Amino acid sequence: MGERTRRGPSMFDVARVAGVSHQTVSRVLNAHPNVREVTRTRVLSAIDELGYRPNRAARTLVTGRDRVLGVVAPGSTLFGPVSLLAAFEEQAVNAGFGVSVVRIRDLDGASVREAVDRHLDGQVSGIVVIAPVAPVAAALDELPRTVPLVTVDGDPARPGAMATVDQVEGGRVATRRLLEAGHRTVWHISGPPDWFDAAGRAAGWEAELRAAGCEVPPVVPGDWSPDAGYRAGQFLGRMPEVTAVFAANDAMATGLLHALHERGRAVPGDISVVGFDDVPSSAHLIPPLTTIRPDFEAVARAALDLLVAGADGVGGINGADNTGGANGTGGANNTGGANGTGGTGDTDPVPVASGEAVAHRGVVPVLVDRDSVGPPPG
Amino acid sequence: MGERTRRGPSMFDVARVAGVSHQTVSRVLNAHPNVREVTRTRVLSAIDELGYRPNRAARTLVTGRDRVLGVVAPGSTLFGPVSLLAAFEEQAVNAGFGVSVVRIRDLDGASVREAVDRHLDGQVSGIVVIAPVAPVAAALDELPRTVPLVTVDGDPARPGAMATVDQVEGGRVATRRLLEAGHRTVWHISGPPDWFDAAGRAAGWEAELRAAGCEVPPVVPGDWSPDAGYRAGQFLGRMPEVTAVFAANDAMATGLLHALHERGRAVPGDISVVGFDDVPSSAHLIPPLTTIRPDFEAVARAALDLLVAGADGVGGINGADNTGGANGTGGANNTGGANGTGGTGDTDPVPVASGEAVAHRGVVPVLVDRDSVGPPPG
DNA sequence: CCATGCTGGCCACCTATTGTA
DNA sequence: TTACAATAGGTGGCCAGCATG
Repeated sequence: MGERTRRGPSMFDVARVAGVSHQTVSRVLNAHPNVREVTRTRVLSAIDELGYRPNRAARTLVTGRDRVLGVVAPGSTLFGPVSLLAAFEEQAVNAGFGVSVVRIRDLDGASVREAVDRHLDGQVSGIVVIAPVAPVAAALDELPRTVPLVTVDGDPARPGAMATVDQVEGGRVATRRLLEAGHRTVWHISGPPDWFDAAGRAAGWEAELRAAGCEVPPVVPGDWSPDAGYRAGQFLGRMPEVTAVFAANDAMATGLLHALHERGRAVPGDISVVGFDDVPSSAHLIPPLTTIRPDFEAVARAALDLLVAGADGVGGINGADNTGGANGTGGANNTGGANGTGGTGDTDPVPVASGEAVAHRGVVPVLVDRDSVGPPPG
Repeated sequence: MGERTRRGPSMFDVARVAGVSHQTVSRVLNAHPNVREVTRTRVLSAIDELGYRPNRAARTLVTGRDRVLGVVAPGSTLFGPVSLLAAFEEQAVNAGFGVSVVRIRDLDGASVREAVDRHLDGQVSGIVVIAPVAPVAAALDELPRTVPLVTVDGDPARPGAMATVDQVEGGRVATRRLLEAGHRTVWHISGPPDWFDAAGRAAGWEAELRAAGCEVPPVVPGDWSPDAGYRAGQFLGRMPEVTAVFAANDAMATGLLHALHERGRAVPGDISVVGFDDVPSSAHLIPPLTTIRPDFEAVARAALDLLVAGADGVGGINGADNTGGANGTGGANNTGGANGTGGTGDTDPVPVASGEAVAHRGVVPVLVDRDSVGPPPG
């Protein structure tokens, strides 16, 4: 059909209107030196007189890179990944990047590879992979490494740039809270064993118990779902020696509370519970749930920082763009400055437990105390 | 800073290996007729011998369109938008499109315009805007309409392509469930008044009450948050005449249950409650919540269909791509066929309440009966 | 050396034209 | 007419070289 190619003005049109050569327009656009202030102004006003917008495809074609960040994320709507994704998308856009997302339903190596390839085809400037399970993380090692790639929620043992919540510390904090309330030990309903998040939280739980010289009960396996928490509660509720439970996420804690309520076990009277995530509804469960709150914004910020700084050895991404023209005098691209367009200003440095060679950033989560923890009965 | 331009093979390389002209390669790639089967095969094998991948930027430059769909979504992590987004992203990728996402934190006209402009700059093939409030929806009317644009969760009164959950019907179903349980009337905790979703659910609630000849109590305003539900519950719980409440989403229902529990009002013994969304935890609230489940996958599918069909009058998006080469014989681009690459096969037609001139698609939600509804006390 | 202009090649692909068997 | 080859111009922007006040 018609396909009226309604192309916008090009550099040449701008040049004509401004009475300069297209060369000069290009120089203005790319903040090259050697442009007189008057000329620059003239060009700039021609630009917005015409409503000129540089053609991204053309630029990408010649530079070989698009100012887009690729994200590979699991298809689920689990609170953690979703929150991370939302935070990252917003911050990336604020830093002047486009964000391209590929969801993978199956968390296996082939899916990840395909997703990453897709992004590579699009000439992205960098890639973030939310890699919560082993197959996903493993697949990353065999990938052609032509652009910076950072992992989120990935394998803590894997080298390479990664940003994550410090799951182990989170597990310790949760467990400690329970022990300090006077419980002799703490039971744990874990996430799926192949998830790093789950393994980390369980490891923290166990470490804290051992440090306190407590017995380490068997792990109750779960899968993040409220149903799993409910099922776990059905038998934990029958065991008199169970007085404290750390659920690896709030969803399972929700199911647990449900089961305990059904069995007539009071929380926190008979059994104390701590969750993980601080989902919005956790403040209004019955009883309001004491839980661990991870700072997803900080993790997203760390991931973006790592990408821009090129922390995985591939070399960083060039700094801010300047299509707007507001920042006239700003000279060359300074690495690390990701606040290109309309950034919200204060990008506080993320509190990190810095590794040395590898650029791992673990954001320490925080305890939110509510009403589901009390002293043991009796 | 070497910037080793590690460019891959181009059409010319493929042509050389296959012993044909780059013209022929192009023809094969674009499924042009007039290519002998042997030649096509030769080209195809040269393609994967070299690991050739067509350069998207170059194609975009010539055609003026990238095979990417732009999404504008609110920055929140509310269950509805998040679920919609996840579903859409997955389906779009399965249909062979890239997905570019821009989150907007402030749901105002300026933010939407900027987001849409961003996408337009990227030469996207189509745009989806999750437009749950008036300013967002309104801003769309003034936009240059060069590519198909569909609205999700937008203004039902606005013309133009839209896919959405049938909120009104959902509100009616929820209310009817309560009335049929024997309640004399139903109270309603609504979402923010400027949200179309909230307005629709409230309208359905009111319509159903009127249809049944019931008194219409004043609306209790909320904001989707559990806190709002809790606050509402604090006074609804003190009013003896309140025996049935329809909360506009499960989060508020959660807070409501909490408040009622605190006040010693039994659910469903004293008060019955129905929510909306069917969030994962609703099955394990205390008591398990009767709620309305919207089919977000269906809405996402409808949105994608509308985009590809060009339902808003701008003309559809060209059909499947064929980089893979698997579908050799498939001839010209047939409009409406969005199942290009590895689609999950059965794209059931979405059940729609078809409007006539305007392409609105309302997906009817369904009741999920659990334990929070019973007959009125006494 | 500074601020520009001009010319031209290049990026990878699309498409149209002409010619050939 | 069919199935190509060869050639060329166009897409918009980048960059290098060289000339000019």
